[in-house]
Amino acid sequence: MAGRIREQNRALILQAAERLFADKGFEGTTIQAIADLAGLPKSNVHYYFPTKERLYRTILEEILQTWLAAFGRFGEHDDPAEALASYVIAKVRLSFARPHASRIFAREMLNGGHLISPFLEDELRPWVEERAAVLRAWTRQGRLRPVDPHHLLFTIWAATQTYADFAPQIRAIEGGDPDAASQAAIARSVAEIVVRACVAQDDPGASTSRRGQAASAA
Amino acid sequence: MAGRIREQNRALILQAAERLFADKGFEGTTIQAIADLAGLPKSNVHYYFPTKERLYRTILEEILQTWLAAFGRFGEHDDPAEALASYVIAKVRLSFARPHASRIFAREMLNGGHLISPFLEDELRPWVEERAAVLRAWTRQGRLRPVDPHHLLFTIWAATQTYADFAPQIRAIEGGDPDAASQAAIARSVAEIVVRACVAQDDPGASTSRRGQAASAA
DNA sequence: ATAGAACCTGACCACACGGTCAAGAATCAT
DNA sequence: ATGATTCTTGACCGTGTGGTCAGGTTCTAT
Repeated sequence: MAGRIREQNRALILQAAERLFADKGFEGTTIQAIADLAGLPKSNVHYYFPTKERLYRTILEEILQTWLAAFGRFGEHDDPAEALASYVIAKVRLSFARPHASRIFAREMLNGGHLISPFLEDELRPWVEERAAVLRAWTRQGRLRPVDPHHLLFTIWAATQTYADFAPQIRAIEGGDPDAASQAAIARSVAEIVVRACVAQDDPGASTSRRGQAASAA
Repeated sequence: MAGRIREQNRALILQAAERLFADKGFEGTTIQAIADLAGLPKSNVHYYFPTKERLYRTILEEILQTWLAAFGRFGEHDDPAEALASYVIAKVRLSFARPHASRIFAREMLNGGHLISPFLEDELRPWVEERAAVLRAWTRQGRLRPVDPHHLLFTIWAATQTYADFAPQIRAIEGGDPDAASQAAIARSVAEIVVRACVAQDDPGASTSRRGQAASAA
């Protein structure tokens, strides 16, 4: 059973640290607090992660991997409405499923993005260029309204992540945290806004009835 | 000329502190760093602002006032497309004009919103309810598609603030910081997305013209 | 059973931080 | 001019932090 204790304690620490880093940021989080939340003495945290920075970077790496996996890879021959809607819905789901991860990512951006700029350059940017090409192709085919692809993607990212990053704002307006049903409704609602914003009304290649399910919201 | 030195040094400190709080957060910013950036000795900072928290709160108060002023107050009898477009454009402008303020606000949200929850409850929420009523009225009049007003507003806020809060992401994708012309284009582009998303097309059922619906930018 | 590896942890350290203070310099009111 | 007020600042302090370490305990392979 080599490494079982190791794995378990590492997981415990990572879990506690992710939450605290998300809640209070890197500087606002103390090793002591992580240790307390994980139910371990402080020295034990240092046994598994020699420095606070190493611990933080470990968490950040994992988050970037998750982000990348959720990007989705819609192509030129997909149906625009369907592809965009499912992308938006996947992103909203991720926001609700891993709010801590989203907020750590957001903090990294606010801090200037120095730690993630390799990720942005090497992973995100190529992905964006590929997707932008798809969007432009759709527009050429008359299936998408002429919209700046970059700004559309920025808007989608922003609109979906806001439910994790700005949760207190949502809570104050909606009067509480959304339950599972509300989360699904939110996903549909945002997807609908995006689709309506840019998918051509008389899309020649797609069945318009498929969009009909994204109906009104309460 | 009583208080001239006072006002000048206070302004110097506030300016330096706003930038550092935006860049590194409350915990990540030291009084020493603020003093250095302001060109004053540390003790002098404490002379004008007894504690770090007081300094921070002073800055936060001002930011909330600015936010509130920029909210805009469109009403039931305004033109939906024009009202929404000009609101979006004003918000994008504010993001570019005061990126530090936007990021401090964003950090406050990420931190759980404890310091601003009175603002959210007493100022933001009533504003949202009024605006939601206007949006619903527009929908009843057939001038707006049926869209959840809350989610529409969340999307607008998120889409506009992302240009300040996630600047490194924009920089990585666009290949640099947007100049004045790009900023205007961004404002128009986002406004267009929003307007298209929710403003009713002239005649439902008839073939819609795919072009020429660009929002009127101020 | 036993050697060795992996794991645990209380005590400790250097240091940077927010904040204090008292003594001096500049400014102001009269 | 002069006393009062405001402003300036270097030296200092208590505290909390990230990180170290040595000595101990538990596990594992043979």
